[in-house]
Amino acid sequence: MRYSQTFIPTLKENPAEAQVVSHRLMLRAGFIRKLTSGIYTYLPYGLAAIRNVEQIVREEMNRAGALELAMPMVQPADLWKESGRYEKYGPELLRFTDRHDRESCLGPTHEEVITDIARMELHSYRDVPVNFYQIQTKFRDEIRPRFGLMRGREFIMKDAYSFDVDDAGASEAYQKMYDAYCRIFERCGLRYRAVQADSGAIGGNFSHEFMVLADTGEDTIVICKDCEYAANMEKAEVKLRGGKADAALLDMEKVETPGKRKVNSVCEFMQISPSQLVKTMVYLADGEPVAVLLRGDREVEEVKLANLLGAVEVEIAEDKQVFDATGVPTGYLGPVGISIKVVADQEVMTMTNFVVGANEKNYHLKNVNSGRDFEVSAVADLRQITTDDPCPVCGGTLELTQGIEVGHVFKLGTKYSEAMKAMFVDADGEEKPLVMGCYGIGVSRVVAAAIEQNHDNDGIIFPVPIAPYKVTVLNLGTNDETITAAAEKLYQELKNRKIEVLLDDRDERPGAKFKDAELLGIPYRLNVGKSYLNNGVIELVNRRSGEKSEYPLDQVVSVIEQEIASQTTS
RNA sequence: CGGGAUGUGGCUCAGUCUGGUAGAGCACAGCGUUCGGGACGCUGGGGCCGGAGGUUCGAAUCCUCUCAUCCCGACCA
Repeated sequence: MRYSQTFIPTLKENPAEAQVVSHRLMLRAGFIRKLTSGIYTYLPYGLAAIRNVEQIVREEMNRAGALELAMPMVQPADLWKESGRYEKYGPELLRFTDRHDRESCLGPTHEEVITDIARMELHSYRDVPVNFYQIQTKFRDEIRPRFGLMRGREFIMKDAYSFDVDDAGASEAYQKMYDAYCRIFERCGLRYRAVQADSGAIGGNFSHEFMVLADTGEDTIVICKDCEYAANMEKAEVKLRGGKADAALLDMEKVETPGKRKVNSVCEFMQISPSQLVKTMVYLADGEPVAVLLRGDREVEEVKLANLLGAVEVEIAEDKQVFDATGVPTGYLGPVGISIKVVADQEVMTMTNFVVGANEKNYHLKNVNSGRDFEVSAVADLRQITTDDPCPVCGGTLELTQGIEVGHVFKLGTKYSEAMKAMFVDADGEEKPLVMGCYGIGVSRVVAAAIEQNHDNDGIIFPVPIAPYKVTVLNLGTNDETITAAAEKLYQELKNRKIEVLLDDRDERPGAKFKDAELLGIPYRLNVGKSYLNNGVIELVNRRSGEKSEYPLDQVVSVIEQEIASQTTS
């Protein structure tokens, strides 16, 4: 492609609306333009990157035996009522009525539609296993879209759905997708990690998220330095070290603690460490207040709490809600004599003679002991893991890192097939629900994640496989016949060899061309200018390493061809 | 939905406190000089200052309401 013939509107300055690097660079490099919050137009250069990712995804899905189809974006509400999600999904599901007053919605995901296909078309064990996928624009009316393509309301997603006769078959389908995902992210040239993910109500260890490692990631993941264990922090299991201390139980005592509400100020006042205090946090679990007990220096992992309580939604209660539920101002809450349900982090049960709030303003209790002074209705792992905790698998050392979720594989079981009656007849003549799995990749997010992970102060540094152009040829003397002829020759030669190339033939000064080439992140740059006139050589610049080398005109194309081949797998 | 911020030409912003009829740089068009790290000079086009109401002789500026965008939180691929 000639730069003069395409449309890549680059910006010199950072747009005020973009804070994160991928968003900023996508705007500056002419990838996208915003139409409204969370909704973007993909301009030619950005679309090319997206298409490259799509192509890799498509090839690997096909290789894994999945079948591509395309489902409608507009879906009837009735279907969603059948699965029960019309009520449960919340305002993220954009609903509307058509001219006939039929309730409809925009598909944020397609379990309902595919299950409808399955129940109409899959009747026998002979019809499965089968796995359908599509690459399509999804719409989710996010509460707060942000970070450009990273969390848009409209985004491109590959979603796949597998159908099997039993759990063993579903596990096989799951593993196939897991393997395909590894190939996909490897082929994209990304540093990523597959981590165990929370699987919510369905349970089991059959949910993995694929995380691109980048500091700006919204998720925290836990990785063991000593074994293969890796998990989303939401899921990472805290293993208790040591049992209950064998200390003598002292008599409980009430202490006046005027104005001391925060863990730190209570500890300072009472001359204890936060590990000797148990804090009482009130959460609303689907609206019901629950007190959560936790060592003073720990943090609640809300996902674990929600799972324990079987709640769809848990949120920390506001001060007023706490007072309404317990009659106690926040800061002085404790489990002794409290009126609401109490659950405890497992660690609390190993503590003795600790400090809690007295359920009375300006008082705390010391030498409190569970069992003797209060009871709890459930004990579980409820806190966030830390790097001080051992690996739950091997006991080794953990590290925390940030990741961007780009893929998710999930065993669904029979949740949808049962609700929507997608049944088949097994070899034994019995009617059974199909066993399902679902598998998503955020295609547009992959591009954003790739930029988050691969950039420098000058712009994007595309991994070769997803770069819209692998090479850019800079004509640094558009008024010079010799230079222009050489640049044109290189351009033709690269095109002949089917290498995607951008020829910068614009009437711009060299500096502007260098800057744009770096901003766009094209992996290899060929400078055709003074050094060609003077020494007959073409400069090859590697965008990532900055390394510069010189080759005669008739050799440089072969060098590039080899370089690209070494970084591409198919 | 709570907290914070911002809306002035295509972009980045000044002007708002202290009201007097709209500016700079970049971008764009023309001409000339330039041409290996986002050139320079001259000329030119482009803005009912987010919107509505109000105060005032007079509002980008003050007041009220509203809309939009961004950030933090909640929430969420």
